[in-house]
Amino acid sequence: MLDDRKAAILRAVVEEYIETAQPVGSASVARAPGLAVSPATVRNEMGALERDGYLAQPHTSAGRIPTDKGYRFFVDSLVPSGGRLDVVQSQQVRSFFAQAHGELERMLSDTSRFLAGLTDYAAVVVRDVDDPATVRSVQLVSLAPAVVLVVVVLASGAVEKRTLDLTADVDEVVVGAASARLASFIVGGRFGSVGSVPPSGDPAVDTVVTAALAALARASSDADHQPQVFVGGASRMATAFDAVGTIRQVLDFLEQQYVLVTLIKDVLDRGLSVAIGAEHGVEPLADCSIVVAPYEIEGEPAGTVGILGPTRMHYEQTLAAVAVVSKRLGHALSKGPEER
Amino acid sequence: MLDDRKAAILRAVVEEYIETAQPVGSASVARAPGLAVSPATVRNEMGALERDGYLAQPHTSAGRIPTDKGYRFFVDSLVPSGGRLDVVQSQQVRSFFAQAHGELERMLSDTSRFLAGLTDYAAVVVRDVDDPATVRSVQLVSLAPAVVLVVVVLASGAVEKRTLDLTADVDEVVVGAASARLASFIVGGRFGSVGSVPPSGDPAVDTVVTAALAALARASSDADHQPQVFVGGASRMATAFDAVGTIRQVLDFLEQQYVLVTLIKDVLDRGLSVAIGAEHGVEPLADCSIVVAPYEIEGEPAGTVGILGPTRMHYEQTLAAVAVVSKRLGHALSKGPEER
DNA sequence: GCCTGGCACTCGGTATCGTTGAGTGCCAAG
DNA sequence: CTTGGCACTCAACGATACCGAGTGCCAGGC
Repeated sequence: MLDDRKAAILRAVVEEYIETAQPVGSASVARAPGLAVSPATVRNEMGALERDGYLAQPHTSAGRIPTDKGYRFFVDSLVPSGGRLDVVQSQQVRSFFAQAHGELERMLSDTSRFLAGLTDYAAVVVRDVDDPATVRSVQLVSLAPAVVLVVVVLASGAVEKRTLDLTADVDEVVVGAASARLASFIVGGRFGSVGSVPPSGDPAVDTVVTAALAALARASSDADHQPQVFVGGASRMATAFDAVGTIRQVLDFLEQQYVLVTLIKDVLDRGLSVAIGAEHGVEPLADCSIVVAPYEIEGEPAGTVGILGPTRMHYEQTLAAVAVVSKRLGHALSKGPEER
Repeated sequence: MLDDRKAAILRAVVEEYIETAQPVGSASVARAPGLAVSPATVRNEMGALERDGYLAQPHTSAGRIPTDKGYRFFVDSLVPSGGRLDVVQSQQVRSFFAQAHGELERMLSDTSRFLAGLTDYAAVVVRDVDDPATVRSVQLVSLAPAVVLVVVVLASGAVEKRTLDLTADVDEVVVGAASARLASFIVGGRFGSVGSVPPSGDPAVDTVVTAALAALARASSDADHQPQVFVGGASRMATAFDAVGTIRQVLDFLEQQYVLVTLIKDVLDRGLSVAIGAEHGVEPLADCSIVVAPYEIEGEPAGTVGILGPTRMHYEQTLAAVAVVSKRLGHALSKGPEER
């Protein structure tokens, strides 16, 4: 598609532009190691690359800037295995996961912050909750005369709770009975497809059980049950762009968790690990690229780790960082959160 | 301290500056209703106000800008009852709380977003967790042969969980026994001062109980047990300031939850509901003011609602909004989250 | 035939320099 | 004490010129 020299030139332009954020001229490209040609030759080639849509020129008397297509070629030509992290970074990763601890949510949140620090872009960690996990425990706890809390523990260690407002006061004994009855029919089943519980004979108990079942059904329905999203280092977007408008748009986007998750899912569904600029049709993110990688707990897909940065991001390092972190995160979560 | 006319002039300057973000000249102040004086008189007064530190002049041939002290006077002279929200806003509040539902955390997070939208500044909702609440339930759930989850339900409806990694596999029966034993000694006590459990005689059970107690102790210690913070509308800071550097600093600050909470606590401890500019010695927030109000659940302090905006913020409306929302939030949470 | 040095040309960025006008401080008269 | 008048200041704005990085093209050379 591109001969070697064109590829090398494109590569040089991309690398320098990522570094300097300035349009790249033929002279500095010609200076690139491995290219033993004159600026004039480079100019010709750059003209061709522009005609083919890999480069663009902000104005006549300026150097070239990579287009999305240019970045795409650059990214695709990186060794698929991904670059390796440099020593400092892999040390950071090691020490973060060595001392990381805490419950799932805490861990994910910490990871998003860590990853943001590692890459210097905004990081996103998503926890999928279309969790078909087995229910390990159901318990009803009465909080007030007519208020009961349903607590469900899933095999993944996730805890879901839902408050139940009953119309009439309920005795603790009844709650206990309902709790036991619920447990005996629900535990071991799948969350998301809670079955039914046959009448026990005691109408008071049955009322509570029914209410709890309804709450659980609601809890596992999509409306209430959105993926959890942890965003770290959003402030870094303020450094990545200099147009306040862009910053605002991007931050805004990061706060719309639903859209954010949709975007990430989209990218993954297309089998990509990087989406560049306009590739992900999200208009306010036209100057952004995202890098994503799913992570697995105990071999099961459990969520996604991602980075949002400017199109001119350090793809090689970012790809490596995201890959490593998603893998390590999966491991860390597989072995029980408290362990190292 | 300030005679009526000076106060009126100061007030006019503050209001106009908040509106326009432009230095205010004597002419437009003189045009203010209620001030039947000429610009020349206003100039004299403004000179005095500047000498007294209420106003500042960016440069000789420009109008005046309020100083922190100026804002402070302005804020303090607002009717302490706080302005009322305008019709549209109070309608928004009503409808938000009418349809708001979900669990505590969800509710707080939604509230922070809502408040941000209402005021158009960044909103912070803090949930205090130095929760001396009574333990309503303790339960151990085994997740894997050597992994047990401790789930604690507090009277507030809060659920705390902690993973336990045991050195050896434990039978489900033992876990059940430990769970029951733990419950019988802990339930009804205060979280944060978990008592001890006398040996049961069964060493296997006791091992698990001890581990669980340790985890609980750790869980209620400060290290692991920080207030939860929900920040909404951070992107709005990008509109409030135009220096990218400032935006970055402020966003950065909003991500440092610990510092953020400390600041808010600080302001409350000083008995303030507003901290203006440099008043809260946080340097990167020199151009910011914060407005805070605690909220109560069932008459007990449960957290804080706050707004972070530019020093030139709409104090009257913001104060009213924060006050109303904190009150309504408390109510909503007192009556059981599912209720309206 | 492709590469390259030379060269004219383009055009954004920066610096210089008036000009403008909003706003001030001061003063003298009401 | 207030106010109109007035000289003064100075940021903001626009015009102008200049600079130089970078280009496209061409003609000569390997």
